[in-house]
Amino acid sequence: MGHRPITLSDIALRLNFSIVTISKALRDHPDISPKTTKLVKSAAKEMGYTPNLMARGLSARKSHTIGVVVPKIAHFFFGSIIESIYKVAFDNNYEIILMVSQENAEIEKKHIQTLMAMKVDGIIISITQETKDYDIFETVRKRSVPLVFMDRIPEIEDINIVRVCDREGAFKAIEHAINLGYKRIAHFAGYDDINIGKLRYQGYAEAMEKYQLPIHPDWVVRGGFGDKYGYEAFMKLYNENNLPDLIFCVTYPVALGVYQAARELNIKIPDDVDVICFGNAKVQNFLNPPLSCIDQPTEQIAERSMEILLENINNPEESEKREIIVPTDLILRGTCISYNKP
Amino acid sequence: MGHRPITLSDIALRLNFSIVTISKALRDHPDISPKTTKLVKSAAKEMGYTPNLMARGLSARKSHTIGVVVPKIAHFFFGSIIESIYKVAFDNNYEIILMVSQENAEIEKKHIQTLMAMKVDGIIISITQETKDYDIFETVRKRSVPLVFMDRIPEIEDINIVRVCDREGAFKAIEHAINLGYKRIAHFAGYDDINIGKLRYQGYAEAMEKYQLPIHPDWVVRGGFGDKYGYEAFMKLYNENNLPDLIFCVTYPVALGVYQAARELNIKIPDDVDVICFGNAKVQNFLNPPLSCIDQPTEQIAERSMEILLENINNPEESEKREIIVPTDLILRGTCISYNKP
DNA sequence: CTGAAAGCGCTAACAT
DNA sequence: ATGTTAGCGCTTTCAG
Repeated sequence: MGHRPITLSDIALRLNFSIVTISKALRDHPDISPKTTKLVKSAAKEMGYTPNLMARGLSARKSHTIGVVVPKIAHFFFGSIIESIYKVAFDNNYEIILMVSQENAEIEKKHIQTLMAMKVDGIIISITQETKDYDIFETVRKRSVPLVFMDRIPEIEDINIVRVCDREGAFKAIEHAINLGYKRIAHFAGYDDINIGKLRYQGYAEAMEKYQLPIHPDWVVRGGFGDKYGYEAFMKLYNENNLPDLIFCVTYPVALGVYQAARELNIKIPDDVDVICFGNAKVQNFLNPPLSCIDQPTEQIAERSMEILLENINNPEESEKREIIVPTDLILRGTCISYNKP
Repeated sequence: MGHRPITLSDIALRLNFSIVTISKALRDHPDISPKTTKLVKSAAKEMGYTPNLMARGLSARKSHTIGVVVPKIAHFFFGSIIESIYKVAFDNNYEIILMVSQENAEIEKKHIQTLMAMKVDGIIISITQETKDYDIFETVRKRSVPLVFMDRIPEIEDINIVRVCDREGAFKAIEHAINLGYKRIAHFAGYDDINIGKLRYQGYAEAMEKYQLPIHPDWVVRGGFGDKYGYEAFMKLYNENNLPDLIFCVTYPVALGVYQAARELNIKIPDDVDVICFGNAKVQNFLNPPLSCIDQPTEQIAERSMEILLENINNPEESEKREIIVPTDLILRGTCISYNKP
C-alpha cells in the first residue's frame, strides 16, 4: 500500500511545468499567473499532495516551529499556559514542539539542544527549580535563537522575560487580609532560591512591615511547592501549638495540603484558620470552602511570551530585550473574606 | 552573533576526512576505526557541532518523531497521559510533536495533516467529541503512517486501540455500591454517542440489572462531561424533589459540579447524597469528603500506546492490528464507603 | 511569467 | 577503513 508520497516533481511531470513553477504556485508567489496557480493547486489537491516540511525547512532555513520547555504539564498553571501558547501558535501558523523537563536540569539541557537541532525558530522556556547552570542559555544566545523566559526566570542579564508581578500580587493579598483585621499571618513560602519563592515572600514581608505587624520567624515555613509540604508545614505548626489566624500559601498545591491537614485535625477553614494562596486553578471553586487566591493570568502570560518571541523571530537584528510584567488579580471566594477570630 | 551553525563539512575540513567519515563516526558506525571515531567526536564537541535534524530526517526518511493529538491538555487525565508519553518517548530517543485539537474536528484534521507533512514516524490520537468524519484516518492508513487510537475511539474497523475497560469499571463501581446497600442509584451520563459515554452507561445498567434494581429513567441524566453539567443535573433532580441516594458521575468534573451544587443547597455528601465517579485526579483527595472513583491508569494507557506504536514503526510489514484493554481500579476514599441512609 | 542551476546538511549505496 | 557519487524534496538566485 505505502504509495510513495506525492512530491512537487510528480505534479510537475503531470502538468508539464517545472518543479519551480509548482513550488511557487503552491505558495501563491506573484511570479506565477493566476491561471497556472489555480491549475497547479487543483492538481495538487487531486493528487493528494502534502508538502514535506523537513525538506522545506532545510531549504528555507526556517522551520516555522517554536520550541517550548516547561517543568511539567499535568499541572493547572502550566497546562493552561501551554494550551494558550498552542492557540496563539495555531493562529500564527506556527507549530509548537513541546518539551517537558520533569523539573530535571539535565533533561532540560538535552531538550534545549534537541530543539536547536530541530532548528526551531525560537524557544520559550520556564526553567526547572534546580536549574543553576546557565551556560546552555549562553549557547542559545550565541546561535542567535530567539529566547523568552516565562514565569520561572534565571538570574542573568539581558534576556527576554515575561512574568507575573509576584511581589505585588502577594502584597495585595496580605494587605487585603490586614484590612479585614488579620494580624497573625503565616507564610508557607517554598524555597527562596527561585524567583517566585523569593518575590512572594517579599510581597508578604512588605505588607506586614507597612502595617507594622511582626513577622514571627516560625510562621515563615520553607520547604517546597507541593501539597505534601503544605500538609507537613501545617502539621508542624499544629504540633508546636502555634497556629496562626491566616496562612498565605506560596502555591495552590500547598494550600491543598493545608486543607487536607485541617480536615484530618478537624480544624475548620476559614473559622479556625483561614487560607489564601498564590495561583489560581479551576478546582479551587469546588473545595469547601472555595479557596481565594491571587490569579496569574495564564492566557496573558502565554500571549505576551509568544508576542515577544514572534517579534524577535521577525526582527532578528533589533535585539533589544524586553521585560513584561503581567498584573495579578485577587480572586475572592470562600476564604479570606472576613475576620471573625476571637 | 549568529555564527553559521557548524556542519559535518566543517569538521571534515578541519580533520581532513571526508564528510561521510565524520557522519559515520558520529553515529558509531562500525565502518570507522575506534581511533577515528574518538577523534571525530572530540572535535565535534569542541567545535560545538549540533546535527541538523531536518537534514538528517530528510535524508534518512525517518524523523524519529511521534505525533500526538489530544482534545485538550489542561485536564488531569490528558495531562497525565501526555506526561507519561513524553517519558516513554524520551527513554526511546523519540521526540514528541504534541497537537491540541481543542475538541474541534476541523482543527484535529489540520493537525493530522501537519503531522504527516512533518513526516512523523507514527501518530497517537484521542479523538474529539465531535469527530464524525473518519476519512482523514483512511488517508493516514493509505500513507502507511502507523496509528494508535487511545481512550477516545472512533467506530472503524481494523485499527490499533488502547483503552480502559469502561464498561467493566462502571460495573465494578456500581456493584460495590449495591453490596454496600445502595439501591436508589442515579447516573449522570454525558452523551451516549461517544464510546466512553455509551460504555459507562452500559456498565451501570448491567450492574443494576444483575441485582434486579430498577433504572429510574429520570435518574439517567444526559448532557455533558463538565462540571456545569454536573451542577445542573443535580439541581434538576433537586428541584424535581427526586434526589437518589447515590450518584455515579461519568467523569470527575461532573462530580465536582455535584459537590458544588450540594454545598450550595446544604446537602451533605456522603450522608444525604453519596457520589462516585469515573476518572481519577489527584485533587479528589482534597475535596471534602475525598471523592472515590474508578481509576484509569494513565501511565499504563500511555505506555501501551507507545509500545504498540513503536512496534508498528519497527515492523511496518506485520500490520496485525491490536486492541489493548487496560483494567481499571476502584479507589475508595471518603465517598461510597458505607450505606447509612434511612 | 517560467525554468535551469545550485545548494540546504545529511545519509545510503557502492567503490577503493 | 575511508571516500565518491547520488540523492532526500524543496527553495532561492538568476536567466531567459
